[in-house]
Amino acid sequence: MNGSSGIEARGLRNRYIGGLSGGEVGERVTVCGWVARVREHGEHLVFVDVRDYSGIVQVVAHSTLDLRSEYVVQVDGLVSMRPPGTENPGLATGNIELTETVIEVLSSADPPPFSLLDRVDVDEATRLRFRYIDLRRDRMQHNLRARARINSAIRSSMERQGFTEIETPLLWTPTPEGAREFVVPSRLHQGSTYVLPQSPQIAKQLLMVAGFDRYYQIARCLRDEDLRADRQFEFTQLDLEASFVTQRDIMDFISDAVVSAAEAADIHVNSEIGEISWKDAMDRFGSDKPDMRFGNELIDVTSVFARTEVRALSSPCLKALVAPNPVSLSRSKLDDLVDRAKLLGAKGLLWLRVVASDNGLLLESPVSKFLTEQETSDLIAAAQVADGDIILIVGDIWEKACQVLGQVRLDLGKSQAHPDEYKFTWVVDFPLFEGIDQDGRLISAHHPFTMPNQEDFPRLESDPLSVRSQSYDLVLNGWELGSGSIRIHRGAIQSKIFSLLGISEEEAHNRFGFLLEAFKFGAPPHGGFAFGIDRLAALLVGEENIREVIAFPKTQSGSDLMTGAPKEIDRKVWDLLGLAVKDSKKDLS
RNA sequence: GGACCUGUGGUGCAGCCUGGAGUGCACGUCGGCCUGUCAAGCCGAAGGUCGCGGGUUCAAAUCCCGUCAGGUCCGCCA
Repeated sequence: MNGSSGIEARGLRNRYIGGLSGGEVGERVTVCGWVARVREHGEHLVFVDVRDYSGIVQVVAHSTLDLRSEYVVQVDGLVSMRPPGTENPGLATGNIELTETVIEVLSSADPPPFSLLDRVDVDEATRLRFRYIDLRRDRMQHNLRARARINSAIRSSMERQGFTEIETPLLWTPTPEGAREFVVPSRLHQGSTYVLPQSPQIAKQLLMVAGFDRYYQIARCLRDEDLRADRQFEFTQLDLEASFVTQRDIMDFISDAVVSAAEAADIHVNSEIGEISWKDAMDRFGSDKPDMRFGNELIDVTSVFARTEVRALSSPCLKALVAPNPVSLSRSKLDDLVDRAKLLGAKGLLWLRVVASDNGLLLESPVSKFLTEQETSDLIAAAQVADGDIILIVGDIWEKACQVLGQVRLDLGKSQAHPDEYKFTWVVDFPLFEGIDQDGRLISAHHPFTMPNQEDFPRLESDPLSVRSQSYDLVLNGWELGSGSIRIHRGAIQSKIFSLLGISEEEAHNRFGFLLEAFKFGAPPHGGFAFGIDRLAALLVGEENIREVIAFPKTQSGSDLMTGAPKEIDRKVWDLLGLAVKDSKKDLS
């Protein structure tokens, strides 16, 4: 027990650097690590900072030994107090140093392509090309180790709550819908393919039919969709499913897991996680994944302008936002906001500046002269504004108006969210269907196995778009961490949903036949959830990009800059799979 | 599929708008000096396809077009 993490040093060393302390003065120790820095004062005095994962220690040498940055060394030396006045309070081992040292170079090293110091910004493409060097940096060491602790805490939480870890296949069967799947051609069945699972969704439902009661897995999921700051081709989810439970039970299981995960990252969360309905989230925050670390909620002002003469204000729905930081909004910034709103799909955005005058508060705006006195005073009252405030209004159908202004709210307000605050929120009562496609068929909001809300059953035929589902999302600081639902376990309901979705019996059989068949043999009521561990870990370590918590991520165009993947392969491999390449940038021969 | 930003010695940046010799800064690298530094210090040196291709011009890092790469976003992600 002599490392900073309490593990025993063995093999080529008998101490971890981070564990060295004044208590060992007078002992000879052997440590191993990388040369972090050399400070040479002539051949009689050389300071070498040696780094292992646990810390850095100053090694005093007297030789002319050729030591350069990132050389791998074994140092045998005497733990000594530093001479008075030369202690370094910035270093955990700053009151001691290793003297009378014997240094052996285990590996020499070329100068690294970039500085290993966190304070030096390096282009991400360069970091990814030499990822193994980038990973030596404190930031990545900290992030990946925090992620490991998060994983461990999640596993403990699951075990504590009686869940059984079960692995599911990576080579799965195509179920064409939802995310685009990665395809794996079969050699033994030419022309046929496996696909990599976008999630273990169906497999885990089968495990419920199989009677495992509570299943979980830290599962890799793969989706061939375009990448983003919070999306990689492959990502990791905590996936769970449980039988004979309610929505509330699943939410409790997950709450325990994420609160434990946060604690593992030294972040304390109020164990009471807030809850908001999808409708309220849209109405008040203009998002189904609201960032609730700051206020500035949207205000409905439709009724204020119910009889307006102004064309820009005659919309089915008008949402208003009081700008969180009005002083910074110059005329040109306001014009930018109008452009931004249009880019987001709004017809426009109206701004009104509140100014005090002898006659009370007035509104300055391109449309102010068209507003009646009643409208002006009603708007000022509804928005509860004061001198200097700026009111932003978007008019459209309800969902669009909310979404656009919700995005503007984030653009303007995010900077005032406290970076150390962690606001988990449950979003519940999602609609079962998110709309109607061109052919008049309903579109699933979650997936077609989601159980409708019991109270809304009678409206499935008459008013399907108003039907809520037993599904629930977990949101953290404006990021969707994951979602889950109670599943349909009875054939009659499933058939009804399939028919509403316009999925024929034959089509359902082709896609999910094995699942529907399984449900005939005694399916327990069940439900589950999955949340993204990459996203959770990124948020908990304060990163804005999940690549910072992934050891070897892909670029936005799906390349691995270190290995060069994806690469063209030999034609013989295609032949073996019974495939031919139609178009290729290079001749493959 | 689309919009926007970025690309200049090994690293980070300035130069670009308003064309005039690869001009500058910091770090690193290499060499020399240096016995208490810790982002050591001092002196010196090396290091460049200004992403790539084309165009405009007497002249292009700079202006224009195309293209590649990286990033952010829209679409997409049941």
